Amino acid sequence: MDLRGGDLSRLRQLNSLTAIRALRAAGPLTLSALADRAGLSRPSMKEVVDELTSLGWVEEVPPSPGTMGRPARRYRFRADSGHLVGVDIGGHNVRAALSDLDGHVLTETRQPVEPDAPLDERLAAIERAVSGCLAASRKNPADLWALAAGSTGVITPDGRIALSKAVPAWTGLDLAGRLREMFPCEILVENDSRLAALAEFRRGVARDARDVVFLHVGRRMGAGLIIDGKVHRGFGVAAGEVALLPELRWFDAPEHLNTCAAVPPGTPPEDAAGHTLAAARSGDPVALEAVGRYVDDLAVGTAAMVLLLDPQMVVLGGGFSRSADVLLPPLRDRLERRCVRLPEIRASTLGDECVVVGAIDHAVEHVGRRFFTPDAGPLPLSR
Amino acid sequence: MDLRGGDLSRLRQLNSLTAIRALRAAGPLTLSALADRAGLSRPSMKEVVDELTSLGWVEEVPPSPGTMGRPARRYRFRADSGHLVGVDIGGHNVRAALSDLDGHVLTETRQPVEPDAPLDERLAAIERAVSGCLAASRKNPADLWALAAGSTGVITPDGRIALSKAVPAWTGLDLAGRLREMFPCEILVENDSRLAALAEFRRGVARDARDVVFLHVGRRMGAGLIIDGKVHRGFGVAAGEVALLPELRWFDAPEHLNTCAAVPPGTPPEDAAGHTLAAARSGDPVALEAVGRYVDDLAVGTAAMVLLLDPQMVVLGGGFSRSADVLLPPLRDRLERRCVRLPEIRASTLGDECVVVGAIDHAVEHVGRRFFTPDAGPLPLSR
DNA sequence: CTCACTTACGAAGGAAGGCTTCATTAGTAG
DNA sequence: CTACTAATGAAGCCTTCCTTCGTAAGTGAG
Repeated sequence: MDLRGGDLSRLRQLNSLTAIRALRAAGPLTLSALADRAGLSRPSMKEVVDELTSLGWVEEVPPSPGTMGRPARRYRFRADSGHLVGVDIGGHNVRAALSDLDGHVLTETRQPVEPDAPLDERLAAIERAVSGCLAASRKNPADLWALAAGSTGVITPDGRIALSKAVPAWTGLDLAGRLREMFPCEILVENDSRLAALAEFRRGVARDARDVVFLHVGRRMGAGLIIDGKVHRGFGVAAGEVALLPELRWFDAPEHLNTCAAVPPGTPPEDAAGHTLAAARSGDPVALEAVGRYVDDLAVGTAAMVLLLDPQMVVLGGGFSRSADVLLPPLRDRLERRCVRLPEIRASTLGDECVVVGAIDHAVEHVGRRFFTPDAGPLPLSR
Repeated sequence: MDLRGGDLSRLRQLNSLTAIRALRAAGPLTLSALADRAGLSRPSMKEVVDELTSLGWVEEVPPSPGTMGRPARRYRFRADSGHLVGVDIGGHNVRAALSDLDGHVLTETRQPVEPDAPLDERLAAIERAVSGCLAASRKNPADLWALAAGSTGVITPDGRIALSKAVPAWTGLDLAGRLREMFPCEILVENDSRLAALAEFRRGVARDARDVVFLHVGRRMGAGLIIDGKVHRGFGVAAGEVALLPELRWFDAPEHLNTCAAVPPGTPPEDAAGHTLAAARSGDPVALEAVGRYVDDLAVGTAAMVLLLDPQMVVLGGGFSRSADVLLPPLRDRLERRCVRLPEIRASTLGDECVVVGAIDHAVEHVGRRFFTPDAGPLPLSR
């Protein structure tokens, strides 16, 4: 339990934080508007803003003309006083994106990797991807405040890969440690499904929901949970492993799409499901039946989650969510029959960038938490 | 998002709250100890405590003798400045308990009710149970700050019974409204499994866990979730309805115990399961096999919850938890085979009083939230 | 019983942060 | 050019907390 009482300086901290949050939430604001939102008087808010300006957090912008009376000075949060990187370490690609402190993406890069590439080559691809981002925006590693990386598999709280079925060579790697050697900033490592869920919650279709179930449907199945506005990790950081229970029929569900007769012979296995979904969209009855069997299985695990958590929204994401038009109607139908209350069911809109921007959002949250936690050490202030 | 900034008075509020929380957590404390815990100076803490004393929240107790130096004055939270009632509305009994603001139970009563009693009779039993508590402690309804009631079924946020399978006449009742007519205090209504989970989390075997799955095993199956230290209700207040998914095999699970050949003929149906469990404890192979099949089913739904949430602890509660010695070993065995990480699995220790004390804890939390939420109106101060 | 020692109490003075008030200033409108 | 409007910035006040220091109320040794 938090038993810290308050000092005068704590009050100022609180008010500074409030000012920054208001500025981040609503863009450039005048002193009066800011004071109004925060419930402070104008003179007090001025003091706060002056301090924040001298610290480099806040900056004045030109006043908006054309108003009655003396134009008010306007201030904005200096989101560019630091930068963040998000990385998505996938089987075939490493994606990286550079953003400012508000999570606005400035640059994005992609580095292809062979699925069976050795460990060092994969790490080198990460370095190339991130360096590419930095170069494209004319930044250098010292501008980075935090780097968040997403990877499949079970990831320990200290950033090691406990188990990766998709990339076996990855298992046991101290990913956070290796990244820390590459970049001189804070390093965060997190499961990719959870980052995708976070992205949809922060900037995707689930923006207004507090409890979200994110379904990662693709060649592998996964789930990410947002509960009460926070990513749920679980005590052993293993939440969301629904696919491991045979009764929930998730693990083998994609097979229905892979082994469908509608797939032309000779198709590489990673493209088979895509063919089936495309054929189903154009009405092929064989493909439609395969999709039906797939959704039957998908719905069982999903219904379990919905009945257990009663979320506000279910978001369909991952590779197959491109075919949401084919998958959503039957999924809704199956769930309606099984659930007490059918939550909203939507398709992801973020697509392939889901995990990268989720990583960035993760870094944004992390920096936000550290804003005024004095014990955590100073942030790299810009001036 | 909370954008309220702070005034000096807010700081004082914060410090008052801190003082009260410290006193509630650690019993009578001296001024220095209190100041130390809260991070305030002694003179400031004195000011705070003086104010709280004059408001009736805090009271001085005799100093502890035998110490070096001048004896320090000691203060305690006046938990008796208000009272709370918890009610458990079960099929065969209505239980009520009266507690102080810290949730210490002062009196308990029980009123038997026929399972098929008409609605008004059940409501009358509630009134008798609560009045009995009040009378036994020489309190009157005006001393009550809050009454929390637990009932089976799906309960809407405003305290109506949306659906009750156990007590059909209950369905559609505006329980909160009826209780509000009986008692002039705040009324809370909540699902009983959730209250039981809360009780185990606040004062039972799950005290140190932040994420808990509570299994309500008995003639009906239910689940209550504690996630991140809070009861999880779900968007439609329908979380925990695992039994409704056939694939999770919860709904019919108790039948294995009811229809066991080890039950003597002529046993009333509500006692059958008890006989089976007793026979299993004494080694009857037929009963043991029935218990095995029961646990097989129980483990499927439980594994789904564990895999999805990765809780720190699973607590077995409800009527059958009296036979935890028979159920836990096989349950642990089944789960170990299915789960990534086996959480701690324990039996409830609160027994039949689980729901009543959970209701009290619910009321305690509610009052605690309102302590210094000025907008919510004043609390009934004692003097 | 007295004196030294220990520890808490309580009053005084000072610093920090917030609030209100009011004359001043920089725009727009006619 | 003048009237009007709305933000600015300086002055003075109140609340809350901090530090400092002399005083009070116990214990324990001689």
